[in-house]
Amino acid sequence: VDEDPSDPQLMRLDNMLLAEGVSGPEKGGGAAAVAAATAAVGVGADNSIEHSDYRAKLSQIRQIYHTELEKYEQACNEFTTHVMNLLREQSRTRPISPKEIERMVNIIHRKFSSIQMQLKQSTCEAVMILRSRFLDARRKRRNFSKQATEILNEYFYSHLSNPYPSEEAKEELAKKCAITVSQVSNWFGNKRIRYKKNIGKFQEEANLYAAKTAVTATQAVAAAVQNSQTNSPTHCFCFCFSPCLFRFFRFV
DNA sequence: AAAGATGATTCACA
DNA sequence: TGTGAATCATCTTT
Repeated sequence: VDEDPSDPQLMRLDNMLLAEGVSGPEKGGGAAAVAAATAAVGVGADNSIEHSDYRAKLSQIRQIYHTELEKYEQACNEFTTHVMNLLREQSRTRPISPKEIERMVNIIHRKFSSIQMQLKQSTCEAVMILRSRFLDARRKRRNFSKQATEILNEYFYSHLSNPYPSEEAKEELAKKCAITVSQVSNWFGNKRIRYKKNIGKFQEEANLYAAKTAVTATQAVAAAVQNSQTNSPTHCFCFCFSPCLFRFFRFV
C-alpha cells in the first residue's frame, strides 16, 4: 500500500513503546491502565474512524499513557519515602544496614517498573486496536464522485488506443478527481480489464464520452477558426485532426 | 434479497 | 515495477 495510513506520530509511539522491549504478558495488576488505554479506542456505531478522529484518539492514548506514567512515578517515589520512614522508625528498635535499605528500594523500583511495562504493553495494544480499526474503516469501499468518474472516463475514452496514463497524467487526474494516485491506477486497471472483457457493454459509454470530448474539441476548433481569421491559419489544421474528433466521427 | 457495479487487494509475470 | 487477471467486499440498482 503506497498511501500508508501509518501516521508518523503513531509510528513514533509504537517505536517508543516497542524499542524498550515490552515484557511478556503478566496477568494481574496494571488492569486500570489497560482499561484507561483501551477506553480511548472507542469507535462510532458504524465502526468507522475518520482521519482527524483517529489522530485525536491517538493523542488521547498518548496523553493517558503519560499521565499514568507520571502517576506511577509519583506513587513509586511516595511509596519509597514511606518505606524509608518506616525503616527509620524501625532503626530505633533494631539495627538496619544500608544494604538492607538499598535492597528494599530496589525491590520497590523493580515492582513499579514492571507495572510501567504493563502500562506500555496495554498502551501498545490500544494503539494496535485503534490502527486496525482505522484500517478497516479505510478499507470500506466508497464510490467516487460523479465528477471524478466523469474525468476518469473522459481520459480513458479519449486515450482508448493507449489507456495508460503516465505517472504525471495520473497525478494530474488524481488532483482533479480529489483521489490518490493509486486510486487512479486502480481505476484504470479495473477499467481496462472490464472494458476489454465486454467492449459491447461499454459502447454506449464510449460514444457518449467521444461525443463529449468532440464537442469540446469542436468548440476549440471554432475558437481556433475564429482566431485563425485574424492570426495564422496553421492552428486550425491541427485541431481538425485531433484524435478525439476522429473517433467522434467514426462513432456517429 | 438478488443481481449488478465498482473500488480494492492479491498474485503471477514480463 | 507496472500490469492483467481473478477475486473479495461493499455499494447501488432492481
